[in-house]
Amino acid sequence: MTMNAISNTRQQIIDTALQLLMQRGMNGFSYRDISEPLGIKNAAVHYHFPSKAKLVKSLIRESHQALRKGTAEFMAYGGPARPQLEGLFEFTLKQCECGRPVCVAGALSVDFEELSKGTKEALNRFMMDTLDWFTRVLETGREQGEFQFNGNARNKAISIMAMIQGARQFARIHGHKALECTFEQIRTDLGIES
Amino acid sequence: MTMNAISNTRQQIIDTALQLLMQRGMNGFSYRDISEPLGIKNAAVHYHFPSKAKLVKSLIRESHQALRKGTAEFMAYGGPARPQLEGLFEFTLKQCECGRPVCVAGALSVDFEELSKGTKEALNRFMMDTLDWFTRVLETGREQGEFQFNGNARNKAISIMAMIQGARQFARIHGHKALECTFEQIRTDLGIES
DNA sequence: TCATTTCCTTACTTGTAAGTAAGTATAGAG
DNA sequence: CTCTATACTTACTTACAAGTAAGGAAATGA
Repeated sequence: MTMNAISNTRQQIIDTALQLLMQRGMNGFSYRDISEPLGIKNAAVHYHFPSKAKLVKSLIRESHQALRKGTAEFMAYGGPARPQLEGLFEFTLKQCECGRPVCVAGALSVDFEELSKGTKEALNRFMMDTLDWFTRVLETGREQGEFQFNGNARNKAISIMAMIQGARQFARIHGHKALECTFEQIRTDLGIES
Repeated sequence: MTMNAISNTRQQIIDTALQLLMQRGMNGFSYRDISEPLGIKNAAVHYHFPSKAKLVKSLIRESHQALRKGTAEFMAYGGPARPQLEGLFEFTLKQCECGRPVCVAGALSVDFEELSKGTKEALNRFMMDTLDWFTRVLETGREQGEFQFNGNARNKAISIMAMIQGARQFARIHGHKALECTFEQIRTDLGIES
């Protein structure tokens, strides 16, 4: 292979692996599943990511950054809450449609005990970050009168995130209708007429 | 080995495998992980369950039956709704405490595409059954004035089940507080003061 | 008591996953 | 032009997972 300007093999590996992780879980894919479609050899993957553990850790970091950057439009702190909520719904639907039935955290929750301490922490930070953002959205939404709900905003955030997480799993078994039902229910619970 | 009155090896295999499935997912355990702690040989597991696919299918059936029988107290159709809801919460907490962080459906959702058609259907029936029961609980609860919520009872049932499913995953990464927060939120959303 | 069935064991085969060691081609620095 | 780093390949090792074939011991039934 020629050494094309700033080789993108590393990024291609990440993209392919991320897709595989979300579709099949950590123990559901091998280095071969990554290398073959990219037309490279097994050992090339090991060159970039010496062990699978390090690969997975990189995938979490990647997801974390993607959520921060790629979704910056609707994740802006301080803006109106309703479009941010709808942005999250759209983002989730889009993920499912392009073959990412569960999020990284969902995919890894099954294999959680196998992960190293550092990887567990990375996963935890990822979730915490998302949760902090969403708690804010709910808080400002309630203050501005966009949403109505009782109780603690953080609890509500946890429960809604759990709901979406669960709905994605559900959708895989039951079809995407489960996802739409859930979004509809979240809106109803927040006192939004759609 | 002596042929002890109605050998319970088969049941021991199911128990061990179910625990492993819930803790590590379908691709996270091997026949060796089952046989070793039981003090039997690998091939003994194959004697009872010729292939892993058949083993997993049996585990779904087992879970389905366990949910029907073992939880018959609180799953009784027609009784008051509130204790049935609390029964579900207690059952879920107990499962998590005895090392079953996710339910069978949650564990298998990652590996769903690997499953045979028949196994997928079995999993679907299992979920449908649970959902039917829970929809009834919500309906009668609302009729009797025990619960307050807007919208379709089935949608609500789907969304709450998804929430519990997701919360179990969450709890694994975040600790069991996530589970309690979620239960509290469900009560709040149903207009129950705790 | 002899044959059969049940429930296992011993001893294998085959496949694949993770990882490594050593070598090769290319680009760019000096 | 040579040296070095980068980005790979070829060719391997080790380990383990899934599954099978053949055989053996105990209970059961005729």
